[in-house]
Amino acid sequence: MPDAIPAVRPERLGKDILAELPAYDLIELFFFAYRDFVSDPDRILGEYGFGRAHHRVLHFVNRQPGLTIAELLDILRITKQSLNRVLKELIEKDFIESRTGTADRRQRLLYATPQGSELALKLAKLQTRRIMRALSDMEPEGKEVISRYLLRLIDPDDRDHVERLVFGPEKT
Amino acid sequence: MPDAIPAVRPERLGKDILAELPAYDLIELFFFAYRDFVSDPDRILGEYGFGRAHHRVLHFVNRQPGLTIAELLDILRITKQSLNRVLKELIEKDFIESRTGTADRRQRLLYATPQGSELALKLAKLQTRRIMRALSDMEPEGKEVISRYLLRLIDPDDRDHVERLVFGPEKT
DNA sequence: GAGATATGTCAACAAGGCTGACATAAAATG
DNA sequence: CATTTTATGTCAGCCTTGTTGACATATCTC
Repeated sequence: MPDAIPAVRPERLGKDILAELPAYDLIELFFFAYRDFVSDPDRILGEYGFGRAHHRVLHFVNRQPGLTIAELLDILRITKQSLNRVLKELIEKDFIESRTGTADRRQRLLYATPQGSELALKLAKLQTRRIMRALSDMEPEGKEVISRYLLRLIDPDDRDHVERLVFGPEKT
Repeated sequence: MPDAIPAVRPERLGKDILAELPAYDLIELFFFAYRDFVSDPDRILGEYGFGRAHHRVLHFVNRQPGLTIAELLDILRITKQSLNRVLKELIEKDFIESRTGTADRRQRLLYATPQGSELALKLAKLQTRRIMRALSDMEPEGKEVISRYLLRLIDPDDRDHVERLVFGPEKT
């Protein structure tokens, strides 16, 4: 089988040249795509008196029931004061519940309430629609290529952390 | 040649099911990837007393010499008041030059100064490094897959506009 | 019991969005 | 040519979401 012969990877040859020419196309496409991607939930969030910061918090809490404050801070990379402002509102409006930790009673374990879970799902589906629409008409391996690429855009130090977070702990 | 037989596209079969399950993986990877992607230039921008808003303005002006205010507003999707705040600073610090239009003297045509062009290039190269690093070790058609996907994430109404903007007017 | 850790909170500030109102110059139009 | 429309600028104030610094409390660890 010809597959046994390793293919020559062209990126080794052109790397230096390519590194000098800015990848304007991808830079700009990434900007426009993200702009539209995050704008979808805005209208709905507005109805609840929430903003994008609330969305991010609700999303990750819903995805990881029992998330602690420290873990959430690590994901969002904001200060605890910034987090607390939006988190407080989400708790007051009964979208997130904060329980005292059992093993470590200093910790606060965060859970989405039924109402919070519902909103999180609604917003996720909205974004999923755009994601899947863009994926349709692509090769079957398209999704795998995209997610591998996005993962490799992340800082190498964080990559493992994000991978566990997104795909689950897998083999522990 | 077997290629003449059109392949059955699996997305037609699974579409309804997939549409119901949120694509949490891509949603989250997109969030983390963009977070790191825009953070690269931050340190350099800080040295000049600029922020991300300045970066976006400088980038597009540098890419499209002679860009008008209206076109820039259309790209950035912000109000003219917001734009003017950062644009004024970029002009005062001599990174962007504003010339009165020739055909239409009401317009302001924006140009990056040599200093502005240099900064824009520096920032673009920084982001290009990340983009290309993530692209290395990928299939040769990887870049094409990515850019096609990002383009399809954009609102359909804007897609042609963005395409012209990113890849040039092509056949006019 | 002492120190470290997880969280909460107050106060002030900055960046970068927004709205509304109004001004000016130049083009377009009847 | 008078009127209206368009492109831009500007003032004033507000909101969201980020920041720093300081300090408080409860709980865990040693």
